[in-house]
Amino acid sequence: MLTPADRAATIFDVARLAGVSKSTASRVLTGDRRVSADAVEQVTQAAAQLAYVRNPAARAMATSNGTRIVIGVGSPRPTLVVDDYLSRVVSTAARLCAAERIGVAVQPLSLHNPDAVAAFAGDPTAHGVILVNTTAPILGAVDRRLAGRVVSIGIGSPLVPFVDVDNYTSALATTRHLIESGRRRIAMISGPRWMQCTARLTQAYREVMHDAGLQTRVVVGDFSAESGRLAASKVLRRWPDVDAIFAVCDATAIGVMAELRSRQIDVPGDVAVAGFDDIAFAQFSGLTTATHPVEAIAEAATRAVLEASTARPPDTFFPSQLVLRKTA
Amino acid sequence: MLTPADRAATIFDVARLAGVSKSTASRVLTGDRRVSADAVEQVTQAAAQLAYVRNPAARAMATSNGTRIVIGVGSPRPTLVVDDYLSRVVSTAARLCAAERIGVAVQPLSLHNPDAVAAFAGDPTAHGVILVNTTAPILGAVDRRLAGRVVSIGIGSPLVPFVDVDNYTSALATTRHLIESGRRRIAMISGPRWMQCTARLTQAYREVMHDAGLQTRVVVGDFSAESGRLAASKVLRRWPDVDAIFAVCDATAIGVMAELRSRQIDVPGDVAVAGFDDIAFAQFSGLTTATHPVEAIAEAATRAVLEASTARPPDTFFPSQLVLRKTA
DNA sequence: CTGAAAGCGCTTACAG
DNA sequence: CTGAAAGCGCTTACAG
Repeated sequence: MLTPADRAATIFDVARLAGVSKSTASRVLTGDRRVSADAVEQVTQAAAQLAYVRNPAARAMATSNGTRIVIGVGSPRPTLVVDDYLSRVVSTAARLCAAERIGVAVQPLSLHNPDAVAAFAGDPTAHGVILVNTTAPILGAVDRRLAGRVVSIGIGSPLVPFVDVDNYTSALATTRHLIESGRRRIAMISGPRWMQCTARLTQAYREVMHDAGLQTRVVVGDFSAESGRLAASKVLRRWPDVDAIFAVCDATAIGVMAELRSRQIDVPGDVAVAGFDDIAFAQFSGLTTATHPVEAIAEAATRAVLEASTARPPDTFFPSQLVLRKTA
Repeated sequence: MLTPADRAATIFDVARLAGVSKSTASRVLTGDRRVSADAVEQVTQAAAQLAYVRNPAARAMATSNGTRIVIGVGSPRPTLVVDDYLSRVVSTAARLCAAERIGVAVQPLSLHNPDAVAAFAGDPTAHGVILVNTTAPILGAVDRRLAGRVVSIGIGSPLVPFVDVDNYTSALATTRHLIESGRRRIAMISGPRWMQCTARLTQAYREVMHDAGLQTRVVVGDFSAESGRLAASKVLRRWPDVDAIFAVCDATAIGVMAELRSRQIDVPGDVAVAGFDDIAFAQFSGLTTATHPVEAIAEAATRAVLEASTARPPDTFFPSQLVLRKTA
């Protein structure tokens, strides 16, 4: 037994077993190329034999580069509301970080006071940053020392690469589908105005409607089911002849359906309903929607930050597929 | 300016401003009582003035006590399935850890090979451990060096305190409610056999049924909506005269309702349906269920681990309230 | 009650 | 290409 069973192997154990110095072992382990092939061989083998895993706290100390990935969440209120979407992002990141012995923390980011973002840069405990629901002011406050270890789920900037779902295309497809299936008085329930994707989705809807010579009708929601109920009431009051409602989020669409049901309005007979996200319950509600590969997106963002390469990773849009079910 | 704006204050900065040594500053900051009232005063003020936050990586190095809270999840398969429930636990923990600059990681724990649990103890990068969906073998493998910084959501052990929802009581209440509202041929869809809460819930159901002189009918599910569909089919095949189905999870109950609907069986006219969890969509499905304060439970578990007191925190059951809606 | 010093496990200029 | 040494920011016996 080279190391006591109750103590994890350190780089010193690896170096000794490999017959090299700590420095050389470290170089091999960090991927430094100024090492002999022989050293690489020995150290790699020793590390495997001892099931060596780097201690990220020690590494953080040496590099002034922390042990946490901070998920900074743009939020209009100071207290963070963790919704289903964010939960999926966070737990995907936490799952991927486990192997690296790195942790994940979640922090709200005020939309109007981007100081908190600036602070990330000087925070020696942050290994990297994933921005969610971000805005231009927040992006503008990102310190350039964060370059290579910051990524955004949503909009990016010259400094911050992004990964997102291509919901612009799916919004085009959904709106077209509604028109092609005979709907003409189609309302959209959008997300909050401050969210960057709201403009993009509303834009897609407007384009298709204008091309078809149809009138646009937009009501603002907040992605919650409750806001779907409210928005549906508002739509019915303003445009009683509405024959389709496109909500940019399944939860909202489910609220819409609950409201329509309570008024004995038949779906899709009287009013068609479409959502976005394809959450588990969309299937059980027969909801027509479009896919949102949240886990894949979160995984891409996490890997980009974990790898922290100096080369800027490419901006990526994940495709979203229209899923036709019963409601539209 | 005592510290450059671009560098976070260290304990050295605090000590200097307070006019004491690093040692004394550290003692004040760690709550060591062998310090003068004067020192406490000075250091506390200096720390506040500099907005000092401890660097957990450095602390981890010094104490051999990590920077991550590991959420160990009992799992029959090696790849971890992160469901909604687990996501809520993880993101609650990640939110609470942010202030302490600590991160959260998620790791699957094999039910049959508890070595991974034992490894936690020797892992100098784990600040503490939260066990989820745990089993007796896993609990048995918890090293005593983890005492005071391990907690279980679910069953506990002499070494591991627990926090859980009192679903035994709510299962009694749900079953009684079904009987009181005239149902007699009540089936239960339970969770997987290996889950500790399954026995507890089945037990509650059996007790009430026996007391009422009624026959019990149990089918095993896995908490998913899909398993609800399957289980409903099975129930209808084995007991075509069933007049109520109690699923121990809302997602499963929603699957049950989808299956009943597809067979034109009226809910609650022909068959009453009850769930458990009170998830957001339960409300929009009119589902009768019982509350499950997941965030409160996760918060209690996280705080217990974060505080890492040597005194064992009390075992806690959070109450679950019956919520009567339309389906039962 | 207090401070100087050692040490936690790494990385990385520096000198060879 | 390699090793000895310094240093990252803390905590904690140790000696006073």
